[in-house]
Amino acid sequence: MIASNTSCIVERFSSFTPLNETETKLLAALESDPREYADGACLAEPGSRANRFFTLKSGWACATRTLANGQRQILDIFLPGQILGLREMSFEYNLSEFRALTNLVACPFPRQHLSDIFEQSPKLTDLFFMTLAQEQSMLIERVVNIGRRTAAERLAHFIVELKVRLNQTSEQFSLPLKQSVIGDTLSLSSVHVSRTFKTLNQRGLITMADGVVRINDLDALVEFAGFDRSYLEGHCHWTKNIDMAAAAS
Amino acid sequence: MIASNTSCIVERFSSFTPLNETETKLLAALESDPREYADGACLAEPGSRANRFFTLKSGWACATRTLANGQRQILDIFLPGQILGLREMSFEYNLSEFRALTNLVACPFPRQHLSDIFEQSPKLTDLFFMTLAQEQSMLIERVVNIGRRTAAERLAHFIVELKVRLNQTSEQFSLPLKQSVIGDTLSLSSVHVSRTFKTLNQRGLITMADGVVRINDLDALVEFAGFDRSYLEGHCHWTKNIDMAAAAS
DNA sequence: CGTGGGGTTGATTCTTATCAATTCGGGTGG
DNA sequence: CCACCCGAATTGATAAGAATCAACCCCACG
Repeated sequence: MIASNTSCIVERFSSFTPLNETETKLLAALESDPREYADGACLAEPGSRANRFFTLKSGWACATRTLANGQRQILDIFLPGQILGLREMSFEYNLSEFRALTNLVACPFPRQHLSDIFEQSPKLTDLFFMTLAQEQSMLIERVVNIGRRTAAERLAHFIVELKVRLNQTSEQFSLPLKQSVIGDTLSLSSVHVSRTFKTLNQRGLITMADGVVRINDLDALVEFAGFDRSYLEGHCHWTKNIDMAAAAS
Repeated sequence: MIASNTSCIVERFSSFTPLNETETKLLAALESDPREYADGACLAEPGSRANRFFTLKSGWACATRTLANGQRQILDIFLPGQILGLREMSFEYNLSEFRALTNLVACPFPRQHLSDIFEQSPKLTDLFFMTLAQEQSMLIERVVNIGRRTAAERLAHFIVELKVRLNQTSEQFSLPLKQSVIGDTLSLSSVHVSRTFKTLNQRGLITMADGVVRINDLDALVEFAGFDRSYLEGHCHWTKNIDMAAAAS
């Protein structure tokens, strides 16, 4: 059976700016076709035509690139409410592969739905622009993370980022990822991820058991990771102008 | 004195889709205020209000992040015709620093100009969306590069990418970057960049002298770097629909 | 001539990958 | 309930890649 029928996307977007009925309907169209995918299932192949995107309703997914020598790099971890493949929109073919990291429910929708939104609602267009910009800043943080931080700092940063993105207020949350997946995200071997968890544990920063991370000392962890949450905080700036323009006309 | 008065942005955008007079004028407004900056000059500080962007008319620039411990990571290398800070648009404050890598000419413009464009031209909005998506795919390629390739592969990939972005058809081009800058881009020490140039040279792939790279065997270099140019090739998909809609109304 | 910045080279150290062996935990089938 | 299997996690030993440190060269520029 298929999970909840509230729209994750509408929920997320309306947290930035109020949406009218038309806008809500346009967005809801993106989530009209919920389907289940099993852990490990592939939602889109690299190189296939980029004419279908997904909204993620529940579960975790990722975008990956696989190199000729078989090495894998995970580019994004997607959480419910996100759109899979937004950046591929401007490309003829998918550059990356989209894969389920847990059992999940996602809604495929054709490119045309996005085109409709761009034609009909400048406000929503802005919000999509913002979404893309936010994704980009996460990517930048990943470049910094992989390029300039040690294994322990990377893992600490990764955990804090997830905690913030999950909107977790309690000091523990479920992390349903294999260590090999975490490794492919942070450019570490799975073996070293294991070691690094141990290190963070020994430093008294986190405890990991049964797929649940417990953050013992958030401030220390944030400090240790060099984490600055501002890169996750997108704004919708010019929407007001557009609203005013619309009201004036 | 200030360089050429043709608009780089108009040129770049019109290579994707034809622009009418209004659109050209809107874009040209972004380049109305050319200014010179010296090599090493800082165009925008991290943490400052993100209300001013730049178009780059000539010279090279970069976006960087500096960590608490002083390490630096270069996030983008900007070439003429690009916009500096597009992704910061959805943020209240700049996340990164923008710095001149050569003497250059750039045109600052206020956020309002972009807002105007978004309000007045869905077609240009699409093109900006595409630009952002293209930047994002370059960033992804950088993640893969830093995360999963050896120093020699990274440098090879970097050089091929620049060659393609510069639209260079000849087998050599000017690379006005210090090795420390290349290192900060590829997450290598400047010392190791030096060594890596030597390695590539010994393999007969490139020759570097006097700030000029000569590519001896492009096919071999592309093969060695694992380079696939498709990530640089953005498309403008739904513009046609919008044109048709506009024509119909 | 000095001086200084960038580039090169060699020696050493550190971090992380790789390989191999072992443990742990969750199914499955007898 | 137990034996078995399998994938994941852990641990240790070793090796490779890149950083760091230090010395030196080269050259442009005063």
